Amino acid sequence: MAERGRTKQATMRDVARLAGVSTATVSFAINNNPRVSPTLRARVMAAIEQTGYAPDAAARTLRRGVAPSLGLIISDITNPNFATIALAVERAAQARGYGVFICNTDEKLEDERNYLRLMRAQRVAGLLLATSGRDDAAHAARLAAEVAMPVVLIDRPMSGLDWDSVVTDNVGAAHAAVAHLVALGHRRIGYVGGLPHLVLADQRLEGYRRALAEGGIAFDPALVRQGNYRPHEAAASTRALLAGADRPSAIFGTNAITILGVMQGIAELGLAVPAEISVVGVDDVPWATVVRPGLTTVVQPSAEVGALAVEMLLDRIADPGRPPRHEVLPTNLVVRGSAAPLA
Amino acid sequence: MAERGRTKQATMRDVARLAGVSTATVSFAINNNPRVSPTLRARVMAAIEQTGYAPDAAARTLRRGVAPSLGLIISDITNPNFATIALAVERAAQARGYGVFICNTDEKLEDERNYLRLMRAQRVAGLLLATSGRDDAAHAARLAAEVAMPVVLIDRPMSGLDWDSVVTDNVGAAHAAVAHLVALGHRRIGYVGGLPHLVLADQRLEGYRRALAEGGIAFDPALVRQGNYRPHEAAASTRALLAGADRPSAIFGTNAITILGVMQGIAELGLAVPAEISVVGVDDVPWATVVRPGLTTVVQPSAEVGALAVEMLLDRIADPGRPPRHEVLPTNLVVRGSAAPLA
DNA sequence: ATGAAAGCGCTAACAC
DNA sequence: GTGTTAGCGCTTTCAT
Repeated sequence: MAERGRTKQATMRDVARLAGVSTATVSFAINNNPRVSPTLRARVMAAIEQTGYAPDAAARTLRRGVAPSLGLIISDITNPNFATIALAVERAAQARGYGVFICNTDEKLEDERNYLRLMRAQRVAGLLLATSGRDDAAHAARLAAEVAMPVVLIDRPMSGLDWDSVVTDNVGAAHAAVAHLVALGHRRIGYVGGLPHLVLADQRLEGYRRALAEGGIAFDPALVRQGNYRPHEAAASTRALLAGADRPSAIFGTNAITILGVMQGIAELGLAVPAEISVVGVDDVPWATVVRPGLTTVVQPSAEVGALAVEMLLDRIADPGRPPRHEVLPTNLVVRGSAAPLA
Repeated sequence: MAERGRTKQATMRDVARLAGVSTATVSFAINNNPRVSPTLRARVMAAIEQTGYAPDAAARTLRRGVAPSLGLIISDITNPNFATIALAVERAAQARGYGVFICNTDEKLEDERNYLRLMRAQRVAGLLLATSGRDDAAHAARLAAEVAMPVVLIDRPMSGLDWDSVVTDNVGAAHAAVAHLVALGHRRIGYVGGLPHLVLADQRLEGYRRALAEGGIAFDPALVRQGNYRPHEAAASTRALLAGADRPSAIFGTNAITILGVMQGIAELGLAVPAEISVVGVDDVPWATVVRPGLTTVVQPSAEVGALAVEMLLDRIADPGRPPRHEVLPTNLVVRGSAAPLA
């Protein structure tokens, strides 16, 4: 019974013929041009209804030079932070008539470059970009050359590029987490972070150092571990930190992936949280309330990042000359109990 | 310094002019048509390199009638099962030169319908669809009418539609989980499920009943709770199940979202797992190894579902007349300790 | 207030 | 082996 192939679509000419008007009139009617009289418009709309006509996006794109779609370039959609951003992006775009191409670079610069090319070929109206490149002049220059269209940087800032950006307050997030631990009396606080070459990493480390300094605690590089976005590696880092002689009494894990690894590492060692080790994480990890006591985390406003970024991108598309905006959204410390006063 | 607007792209005519050939030759060269000599092809390629030319997808789509892109229609990308599917889909599609439009329906049939329209307008080459509709004739008929292009059903089967499909063995998954509990001596086993109108739900309930029957245990409807895909509701169901007089000694949570709610509900009641209540879940939830003891789950091959679905969709696109394939991928019980022998 | 027609960039049938 | 050209479906200028 079911059709499995492609059904031929009605075109504007079919509609025009049926309504007894020209294709120009159909076009103007569709695009709400006031030049068509209400009577005619009604006739056109009826014909559209009857034929099941839907405008061909390709033809429209060819004519207008730009497609009704946006590109979302991230490293990995299974990262909950990116998934939440993606959901918000897609819903906001959909509401404004745009489709969203999703691109997972897996942190590979070459993949990112390929996607930029692909998005250019697709004539997408604009790009939401969480770049995997390091924050240096060379990468900035290459990006500027390769992007060549409206773009909003999301989640991961690039200091050398004066483009619109929407990021969370990374310094503030790390500061809040670590200050919380310091206030509880902790003085040796381990830091388990993600990819060290991202600005984001510098910023979170900066927040960590600042909170330590405010507590009169000397920075000890031996307590800092950074690595890739794999729980396994974060677990290994955690075990290493906790195996040392002068082991930390608390650990800060700087994102959803690393905090997962941190908790796994602690579980493997059989240590009790928070009795033997206090923990603070980042991100609204779904399982925060499943572990007992609940995981204290600094929550990023991922959905807001996505929604705001779409707004800003559409503004940029509408007016390429407007001055760039840089939005830094605040984070929120949610205290649940995985960090306790130092005994 | 940075360009914020759109840079004009080189067209095929620019390339042709520079190479001193016709646009036809450029086109044939690009599409690897053997009629262009190696020498000429090299000249064309050089010109392409020099101009930075990239084919305009819109023009190509208009001409060919179909875009180099696929639509992925799911309910919610933040569901880890869908996120993993989406990642695999996107990577597989990208490798074959296709972009992927991501569509989150939030389980709303109207949104699903709008997306079908949008995908049709975009002239996507095909669709990967996890429909939110119930498995009845009315929905099947409507889908058949609205889709009108190559499609592969993923994750959620529809019995009335003889389309290609890739799903996991839902009966087997539930059976494995519950049989595991029965083997441990449990006889009152709670069932906390998701959306009851999906075939998927029927199948998992079927697996549950079958495992009970094999253990000689009567089915008790009072032990079955189904609801939406929200952890909060699953937590409430769990508390209700455990508040009853003849409370279950074990609970089966049928997906990543509900098992999260189940664990939250248990945490709220302060019950010890598995000493006071045994638990088995579904899906490769990242936090399975964080809770102690680890969460025993039936793991779905989500990435395989996504990758295989892309393969099948491209096969379908290449040959619309081929007989439909129905793939049911096996699941895998991973025993970690959240289910223990009944004391 | 409406229609005719050019042209967006590409493909492929046809001509040489 | 290579060039010429019509036309995919739409938007929009220009003419009426």
